[in-house]
Amino acid sequence: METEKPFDHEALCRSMLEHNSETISIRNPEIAIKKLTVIIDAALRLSNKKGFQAMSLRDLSKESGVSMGGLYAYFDTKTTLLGMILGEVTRAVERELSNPPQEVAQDPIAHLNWLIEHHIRLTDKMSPWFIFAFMEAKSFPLAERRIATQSEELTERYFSDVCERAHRQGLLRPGVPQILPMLIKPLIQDWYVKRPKYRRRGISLRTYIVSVQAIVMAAILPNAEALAPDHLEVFYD
Amino acid sequence: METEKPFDHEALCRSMLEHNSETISIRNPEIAIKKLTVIIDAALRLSNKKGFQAMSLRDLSKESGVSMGGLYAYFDTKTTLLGMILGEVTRAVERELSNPPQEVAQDPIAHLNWLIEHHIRLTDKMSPWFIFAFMEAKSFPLAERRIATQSEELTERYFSDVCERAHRQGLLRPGVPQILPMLIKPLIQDWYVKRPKYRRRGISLRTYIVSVQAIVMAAILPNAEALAPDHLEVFYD
DNA sequence: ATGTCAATCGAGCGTTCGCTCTATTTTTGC
DNA sequence: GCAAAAATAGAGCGAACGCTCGATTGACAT
Repeated sequence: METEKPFDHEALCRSMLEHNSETISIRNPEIAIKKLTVIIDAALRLSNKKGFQAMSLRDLSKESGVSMGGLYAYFDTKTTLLGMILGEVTRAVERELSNPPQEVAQDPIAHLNWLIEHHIRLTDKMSPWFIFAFMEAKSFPLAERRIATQSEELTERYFSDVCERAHRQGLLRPGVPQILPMLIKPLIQDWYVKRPKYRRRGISLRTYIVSVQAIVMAAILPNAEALAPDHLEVFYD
Repeated sequence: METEKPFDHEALCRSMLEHNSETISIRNPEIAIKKLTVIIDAALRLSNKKGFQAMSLRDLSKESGVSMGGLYAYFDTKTTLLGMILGEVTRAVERELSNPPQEVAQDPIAHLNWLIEHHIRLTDKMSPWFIFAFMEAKSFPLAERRIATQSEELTERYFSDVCERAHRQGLLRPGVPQILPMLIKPLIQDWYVKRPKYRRRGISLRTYIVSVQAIVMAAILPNAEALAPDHLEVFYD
């Protein structure tokens, strides 16, 4: 049973309310969160279908069932709405990936696999949010784009740090490309960037995670056999 | 010396003129190609900066130096302009990747490495075009989006076919993820999708190609040593 | 019942959009 | 050198945009 309903959109919108309390003019937090959830949900749906710029606020009003004026109780500008969503994405990445369990943090290889798994799972649970952040990044105003870039670099540092540690402990075989940490991100991103394709092919989340881990392990470990393929359906026989 | 000027934009625009002769009302081909080059150049520049939807035709007119009315001698709709660019991208992929040299086509492993190298080089030479096709795909009207999807699937089939052939010839080690051919594309795409990052880090085109090849080879070959790292600067020591 | 204030609505404002169309300039054929 | 044809310009059209604001509703304390 994988995530049935669209993750904790409500929890995310609660956090969103807290971080944007000065631009949101609704006093009652219960009402605010409930309606914010509806609005953001609709915004992500429309935006990921046609693009953020192509989504008019009249579209958003109709899709969410909230009037024009009502929308502006939650943001003062269309750009602000964009920034609010982006902020929640960057916060989620930091929250979920910065604290690995202790037994994992000690072993760089285990840590790397943990990062891969949890990053993919996070983007899966919040896939509309990540699709939005990824696809609309270039239309951000400068300030917001800086935040996006920094978040991107932070994510990459998680990977490069752990690779560096593995290298210092002599766990890497010779011939590992130096840019490997940079190439893990695109492998992870493909799950949500091209999600319909993987759904069409019947690729499960678990299969995807194990496959990415296998590829990365094959690229860095001395013994190719180290990556015990104990889920045989996943691999070429 | 890597590509100085923006590739054969003129040649691409000549092809574009041929394939859209009925919507382009300019008779003189020389004039048409020259001006089309200017227009498409400006369109890619603006569109890749702010997004296609956000680029107004007045923006495009100003950036290209062609008047409003002048623009509409080359397309009848903003959407048509989008489709023209997309068409050129898909044609280029098919033209460049469908005919490997014969000595390469016989060896699946060599063929795979050839595909990786030439795909990356093609997207490098035409990077604004590929950025456009990739980022704006979702805002395409249905018909154009179909074309994009088919082109995407064709590219992937190049990879999966050669992997399948390698597998039948017993060249793959056990434990190669079945979705590996699907994951080669994102590795290749990262070069143009996040090009500024690689430029910032001083990663050369050659380094990038060799690294992707090394990762893929490590994932599929029986002997990890097979991937002779004869360009040592590229790798962890 | 009534007064108060938070919450909601949607018509309307000025602007800009995609696109057209006529007037004008440049090129071409003789 | 001069019509005819091709190429170019940019003001103008209706529609749709982001955004505002006064009117209206609903909830609750007194």
